[in-house]
Amino acid sequence: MVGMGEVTEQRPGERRVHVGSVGGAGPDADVSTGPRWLDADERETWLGLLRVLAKLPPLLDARLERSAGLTLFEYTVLSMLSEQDDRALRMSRLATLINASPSRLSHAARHLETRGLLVRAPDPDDGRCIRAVLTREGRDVVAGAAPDHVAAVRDLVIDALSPDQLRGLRVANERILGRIDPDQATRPPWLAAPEPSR
Amino acid sequence: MVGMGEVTEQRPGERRVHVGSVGGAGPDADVSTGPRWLDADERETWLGLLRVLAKLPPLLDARLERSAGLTLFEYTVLSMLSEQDDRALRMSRLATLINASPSRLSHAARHLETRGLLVRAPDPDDGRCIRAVLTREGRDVVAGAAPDHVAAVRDLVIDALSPDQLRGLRVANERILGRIDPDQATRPPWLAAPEPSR
DNA sequence: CATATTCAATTGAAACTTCAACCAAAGCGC
DNA sequence: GCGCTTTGGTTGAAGTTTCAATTGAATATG
Repeated sequence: MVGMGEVTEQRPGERRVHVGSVGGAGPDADVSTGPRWLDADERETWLGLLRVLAKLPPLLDARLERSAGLTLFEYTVLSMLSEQDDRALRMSRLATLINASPSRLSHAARHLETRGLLVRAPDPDDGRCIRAVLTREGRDVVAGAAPDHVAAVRDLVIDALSPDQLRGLRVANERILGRIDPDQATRPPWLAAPEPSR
Repeated sequence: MVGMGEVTEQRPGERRVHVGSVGGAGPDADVSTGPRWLDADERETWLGLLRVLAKLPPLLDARLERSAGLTLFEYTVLSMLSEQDDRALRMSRLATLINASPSRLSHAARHLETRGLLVRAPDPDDGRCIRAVLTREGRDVVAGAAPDHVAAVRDLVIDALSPDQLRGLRVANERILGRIDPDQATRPPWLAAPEPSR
């Protein structure tokens, strides 16, 4: 899908352009401004990534919702809190850690708060900040959800790959992240990996 | 994020569970029913994939919207149509090709139709089906959007990887897809790859 | 032939996400 | 202290996506 564009040989009289499809601008492509289209391998790689992007999250979402009544996003919130020593995080920090917009997190937090899974309290150190704190119920819920979720991740991703393939995936993703998120703000410092990329 | 769960050694009196956090399940983990938690490498791999999943589509979306006034999803629809010899596809086929629900495609098609980028007509061969057909304007729009989009994909993904890394990503995604989408329904037959996986 | 089932596609409502506007507390210059 | 800007967070509205229900056509069944 998402044709990476190619131009099929554009014979003199034919004028077939096939936009999304393969061909670029014909034999005279990218003389100066022409973009470099994707070749067949690159295209397949890209389409594969798109397919994973499209299919994986909904699957995990559905499984979580069924087994624990939680969205993948909600689970992520609770899980991230549960990993903190004091089971609390400032909203802004939490948002960056889980790649969420402040707004999205705020809405979700309100929802989770009404369900009693977390509470929000002003931060004593900085009146602007608000600390989200996991409640006991929240801890129990995420603890109950975790095994099944981990099993799903293992089932769909980790165990599908050999150690080499796993490494390949990790390296590729790290390289990509270097492009799309150069400062790696989302990367929690408490796991600053030894730079295995490149 | 999304703690993969681990149980920190649960000493008799302490009862600290640390659901999402890293730690392995302590020495006594998964004796029988216990799930196999992710080790540090697996966890980093998984979190990396999640970060890519969270960041890449919005970036491409934003760039496309700015440069061409199209959503990534809309672009995908138009692009897929443009790759067909007759610039047309049945709605249901189109939906599976681009990993969309029929409903989502239907809403988007209505939108695109009002903008004059495609038209829908009943399929002569099967009265139940409807063919979406790219208009000339639609072709022009997607043709105009393609170069910049391809450049973005190249910039953020393809060119970030060495040939080996590219191959690694492709293989990993294909293996994962084998799990999450066993019958590969989304894979267009006109590109049945020679099974490079495994 | 009548009826039932399945399939293609649409529709409207509910849920979610994004976006822009907003408020309050901090920090800064004076 | 008094303005001004920045930062943290919330809110409501607008736009998307999903979900369940519906329509109509084709196919199967009696």
